[in-house]
Amino acid sequence: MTPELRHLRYFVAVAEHLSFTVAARELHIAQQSLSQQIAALEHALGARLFDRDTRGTRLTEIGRVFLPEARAVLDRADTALQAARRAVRGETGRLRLAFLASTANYMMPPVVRAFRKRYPDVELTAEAVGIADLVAGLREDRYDAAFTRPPLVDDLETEALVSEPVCAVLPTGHPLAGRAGLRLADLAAEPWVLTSRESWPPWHRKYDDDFRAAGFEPRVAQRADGVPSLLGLVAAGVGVTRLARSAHSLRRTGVVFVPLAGDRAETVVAWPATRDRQVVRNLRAVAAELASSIDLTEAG
Amino acid sequence: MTPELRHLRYFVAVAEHLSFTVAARELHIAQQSLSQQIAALEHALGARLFDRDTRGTRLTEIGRVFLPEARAVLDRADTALQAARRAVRGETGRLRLAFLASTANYMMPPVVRAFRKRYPDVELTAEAVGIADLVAGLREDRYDAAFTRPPLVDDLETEALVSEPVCAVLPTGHPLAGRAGLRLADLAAEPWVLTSRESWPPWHRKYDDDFRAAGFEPRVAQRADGVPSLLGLVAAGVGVTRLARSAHSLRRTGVVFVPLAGDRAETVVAWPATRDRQVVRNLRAVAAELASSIDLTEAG
DNA sequence: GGGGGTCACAGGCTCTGACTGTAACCGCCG
DNA sequence: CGGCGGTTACAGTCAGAGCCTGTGACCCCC
Repeated sequence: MTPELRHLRYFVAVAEHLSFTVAARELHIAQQSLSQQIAALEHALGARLFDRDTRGTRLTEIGRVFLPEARAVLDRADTALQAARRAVRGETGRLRLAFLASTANYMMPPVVRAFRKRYPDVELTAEAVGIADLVAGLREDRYDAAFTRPPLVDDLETEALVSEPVCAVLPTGHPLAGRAGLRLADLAAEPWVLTSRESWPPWHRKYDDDFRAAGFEPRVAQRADGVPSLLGLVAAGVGVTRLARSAHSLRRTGVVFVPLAGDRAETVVAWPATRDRQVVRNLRAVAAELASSIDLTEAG
Repeated sequence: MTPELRHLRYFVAVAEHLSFTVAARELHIAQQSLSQQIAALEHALGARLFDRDTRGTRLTEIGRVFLPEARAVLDRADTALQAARRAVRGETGRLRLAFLASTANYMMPPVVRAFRKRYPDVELTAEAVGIADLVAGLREDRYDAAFTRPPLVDDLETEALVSEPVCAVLPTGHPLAGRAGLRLADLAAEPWVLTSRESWPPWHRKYDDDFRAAGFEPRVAQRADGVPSLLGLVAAGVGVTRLARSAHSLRRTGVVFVPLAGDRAETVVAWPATRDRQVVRNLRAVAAELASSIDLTEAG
């Protein structure tokens, strides 16, 4: 018989109480069973661990040698089980996050701060990336989750976190800049600056649908990728564009944000559909709680 | 079910081979049993440790977290069992030795050296003491074993190691100093120096028997405890005495050792009869081997 | 389509780890 | 000195665990 953890537990209990009867009660087994288990352990070790008689129970010299050893084994086993269980609960391990550049300004700080506070032992990395890198990274297991805007692709799961108004972005002094609100159709005659079609086709398919529904096809004066570039072009008077309201924190001068009626933009958390990881579920919970308690889009 | 070491052993085996079939063969159990045991462990942990299909077996993330932990637990358990087994074999622990002062000069160096070489991890202490301290120390669990001369007392076990001639110790120039050998009766007319009767009554009972058998009662000129004192008094011409031959190494001048016919002194190892300890048995074996391979009494 | 290999399910068997009952021993008290 | 209380160990029993064998499900290859 090779000693098992159970034997060590029984041994330590007897050693601590110096009584089979009391130890058995603590262990919730019959005293006779405990006596047998200790006898088996002694047989396996080839030595008595206790001297016992009707007056009491005492550790032998070998028993005194073995007691700290047994405790150390039990402690180590406990540590191992805890490590596994913490990993199961997503409390340890790593989490590699990507933030779409246009969401990073308002999402990264509060999400990273809140997650680190809640799960201090998870190794978290976060980076702002373009949409193509973001999607490729999720698919190629370089990122575990990402904060981004839909639509994405079918093999990524998403969960909406935040919804915010979409605004027409006009150069300062534009005739429509003073309006409290606009409709997309109001901008039919304007020159437009938009991202390149190749930057993320699913978005452009949606843009096409939106413009069609508004009854016009935008005259694209110039294309540029990245929100800061678009804002710069608008400020320069090259054209108008359409962005989520939170983008207003990326440029302070030369542009005016006017809400577009009925148009809202979502920020979502995305993750690969094929990998179900607790640490990602934990992230989603933290992000959802965050989103429900403060207006993340105002925090940028 | 709380995981046992068996489960960890099974898990590590599968993780190392990435095959239930191969691991089962190594563990000498059926593959189906191994599959069940791993399933039980996964249930206990609440997570899959392996992804497996007909193409092969791979560790999951949780499995990767748990593998080094499981190995550490098994290693710690191994260390604990080894520690216990080494203690059982008397390879660790402590050994407190006493040497009767008159045997220390020739017994202590070789015995201590040999024992430490054979059992480097036993904490050995050794001290030269008088007979009363030696016996009291054995009885009061201050010494584990001792090297001494008989007779002792009934509650101490002894084992003879060495036998050597007993010699008449005469002052240089004594008329009998040139003899090759003497009988005790030859010294009937001499003044004697002996140890005090209280120093160790069992010895003096033996001395009384010896003198009676030789047909005289010694005229004790002076009593002193300790072999060096007796040698000094003999050298001073106060009287003669009788000592084991090995005592000759304790004083170089002023005394002559002449063998006494038919008289021999034993050196024994002694230990308490009530405590049977492997480390003491090991000591006895080392001492007996030493005694059989060299003349310890000449080594002084 | 058949063969080979892997892991999991199903059913069965042996033995273990628990149970209860009680024996053996010791100390204490009347 | 006998009875009582308390402790540990022995004895007999039983449910379930850990192993077994047989085989299913699935995949890959020829």
